[in-house]
Amino acid sequence: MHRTYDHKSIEDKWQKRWQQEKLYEVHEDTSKKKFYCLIEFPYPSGEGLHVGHVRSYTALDIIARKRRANGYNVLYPIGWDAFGLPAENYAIKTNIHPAVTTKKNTDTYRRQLQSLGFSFDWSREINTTDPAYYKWTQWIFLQLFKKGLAYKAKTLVNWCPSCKTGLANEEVVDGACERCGTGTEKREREQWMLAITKYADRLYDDLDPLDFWEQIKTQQRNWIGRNKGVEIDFPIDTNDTKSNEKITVFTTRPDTLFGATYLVLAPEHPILTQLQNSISNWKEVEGYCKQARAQKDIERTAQGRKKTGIELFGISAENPANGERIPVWVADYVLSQYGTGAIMAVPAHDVRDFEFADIFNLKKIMVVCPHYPKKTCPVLDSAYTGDGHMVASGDFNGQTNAEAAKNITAFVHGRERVTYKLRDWVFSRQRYWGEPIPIINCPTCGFVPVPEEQLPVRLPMIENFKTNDAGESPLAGATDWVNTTCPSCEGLAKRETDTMPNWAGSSWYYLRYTDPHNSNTFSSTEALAYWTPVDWYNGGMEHTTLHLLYSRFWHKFLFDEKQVPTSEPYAKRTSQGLVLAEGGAKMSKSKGNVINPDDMVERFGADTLRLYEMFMGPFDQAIAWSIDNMVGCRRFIERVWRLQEKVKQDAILDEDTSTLFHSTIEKVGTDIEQMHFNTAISSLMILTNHLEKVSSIPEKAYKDLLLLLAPFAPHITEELWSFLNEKKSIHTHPWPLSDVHTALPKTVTIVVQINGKIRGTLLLPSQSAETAVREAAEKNENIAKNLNGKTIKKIIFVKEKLINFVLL
RNA sequence: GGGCGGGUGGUGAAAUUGGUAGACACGCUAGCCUUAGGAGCUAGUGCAGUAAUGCAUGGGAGUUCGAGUCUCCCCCCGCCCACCA
Repeated sequence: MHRTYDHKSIEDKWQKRWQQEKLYEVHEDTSKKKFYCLIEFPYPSGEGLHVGHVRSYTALDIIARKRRANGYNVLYPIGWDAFGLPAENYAIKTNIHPAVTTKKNTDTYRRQLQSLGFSFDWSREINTTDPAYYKWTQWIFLQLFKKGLAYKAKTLVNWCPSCKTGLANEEVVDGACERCGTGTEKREREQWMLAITKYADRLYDDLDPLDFWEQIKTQQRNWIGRNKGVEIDFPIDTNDTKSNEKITVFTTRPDTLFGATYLVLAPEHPILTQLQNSISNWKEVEGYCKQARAQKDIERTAQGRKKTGIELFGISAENPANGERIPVWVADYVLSQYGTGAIMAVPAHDVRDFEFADIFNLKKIMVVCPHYPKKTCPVLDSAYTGDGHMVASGDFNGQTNAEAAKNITAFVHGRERVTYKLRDWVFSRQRYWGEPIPIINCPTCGFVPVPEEQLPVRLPMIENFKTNDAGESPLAGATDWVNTTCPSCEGLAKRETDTMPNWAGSSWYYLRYTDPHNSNTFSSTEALAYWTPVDWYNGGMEHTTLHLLYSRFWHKFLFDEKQVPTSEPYAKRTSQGLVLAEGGAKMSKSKGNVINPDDMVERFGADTLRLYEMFMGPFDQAIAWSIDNMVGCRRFIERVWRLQEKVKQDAILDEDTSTLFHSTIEKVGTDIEQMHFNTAISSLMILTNHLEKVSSIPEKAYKDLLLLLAPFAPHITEELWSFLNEKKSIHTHPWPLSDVHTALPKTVTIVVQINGKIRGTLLLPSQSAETAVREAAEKNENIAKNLNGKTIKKIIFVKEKLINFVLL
């Protein structure tokens, strides 16, 4: 009977068998309730699988396995998000084609993932670089183009001088390129854009009913940055004549209008050139604007940077509230992309304006007074941004600032407006390793979509992967490919050489999983109707504002096009915490502190690694790696292994053990659903510790233990299961049932307190009434001693918990 | 500056509605066993104290019979965003 636990042979054996038996393949089955759980498919980097991947994938693997045991038809798919910069940068260095690198890396990842025993349906494996896949990425782009949601525009884009490519705002971190860390610049370029801002309101409002973790919703809302405010016109006076020009500002504080002592324009504001003849110091102004634009983002937004600006001589604006003439300035602290690119400055009530006014000696007027009632109010030492009552505001004096906001807006004919921080999505990349944008540039017809029957537009094989000096994609060098005929007029034309960003393929991949081999459509109506939406999606917090928002946008578009049956792609979204190196630093190749999952599987086994990653801390928290603690998980499964010697078919469970079993079944089930994996495992350890103390274990009970452990440690439980003459896999067996009554303990410990201090405990039958508990307490020696001669003022009794004697 | 998390033993951490703080695990200590191992078993392990007992959940106040949990003030750490009017 006794066999030693050899993780390597056991894990190899079962992984092969599961594959042969196609244990985890699923098909639509309308007789069963579906459950679609999804992890973010990995980018197959050269470094191989990260232990952070293992944490996320194990968590959903546990949930997938538990839901299968609950009778659900579970889809848990996997694939590769394989377009992207590292493979291309590697190609530039070594001249090895990205397709070759990608093939090699996906093979490594596949082997690694399979060695961990995840219950993926490998028959649905997808790859974003597969033409049969990106055909549909291109197809979706064409639908966006046909609806006017993909357009080409000359915009200031973030430019990385090292990667020689344009970057989305989201790829610029602290003014530097997310990938290589080089400071980015602003460049003007024709770029393909996607009009995500048209969906801003729906992306914002539709979050409410979703089962996303609250922090994820909040982050998306902040990113969309919806803000309600007012547009107000300020007429412009030139020195000579009254012109008809006006400057429109956006403000969220119309109540402070009487305190607006100057206007500020962004250096890019178009009215500057319109008014240049009236601006007497135009040369200096022009110089300032040029300088501001040339600055790198990192310089322009550096923290603690002193504000700069220049006054426009020769023109002034009129405050529409009181008719006063106020100066107009240009300063780079005003952003051209937000609001109207112009602000009314209220130094007394805005921290930035306060700072600016201090530097240039501009007037401050206090109009919202924190104390009431008052006729006047001195300017404070810093900007006052709170609420109060109006002063120095004409007819509006004495009103609360909330009332005044409405009234002043009406008085100056302000227009209510909603603004967003969200910008349209820069969708062009001057890169090779991405999906070609399926557009043909025709000198006579303009931008012509490639006819759908000609999709996919295949990425041609090239030899030089470098962006050329003009900043064009390497595809520009593939002249045979670039030169083509216009589908519309049949004249000579050129293909678009920009490619898509790697967010493209990941914006819809979860749809392809539902029907991955379909060549007529990206997925059949039936498959989509059955599987969508994704029921549970887990991934990194770092993707909350990028990938998650982009894919919600694409999905909503496809919903509007009647291509998908739901308006949201994901019903539930959760996130795992980071896995850090020992000591708490981030894992990185350069620091040499990366833990390779292969080593862990080799030394401890996949089951131990999985358990360890789930046990070591709360799932949503960052966790530092610890080899020492992994040993504890290995010991735990070895103890379960050794318990097999105690299994006797005719053994009978005593009452305590039976109670513990049922409460453990309860706890493990609910803990898994709440992602409290650490406490689920701890309760299994408690059960195991207890079983070590009983003389023999009934086979049925041991099987229940294995069933509870199976989602966490699928291999060892399958092996032990097979020892019990079970022919079918443990992973096809239903989840054990708990009996609520048996789960309730027969006796409970009651705490006895005197004046709130613990003076003893009593072991009493559960459900004992107050009188019985009091009687027992008073018989207790220590309690009696403490109560002796004292008057009881009050008794607090909490059933099943405590009795507290409050003495005078 | 804004948003969101956190702060509990030597360590990772537990703790329904306020009700035995430290479950579970690592480490450590002592003992046992041995085919000497990255093994197993038994007992112990918040701090102080021989003990009774006292003190302990970042700090301070408060509410309560009773606070890790609720309220107020303050300090510190992490992540994300940030001259967004």
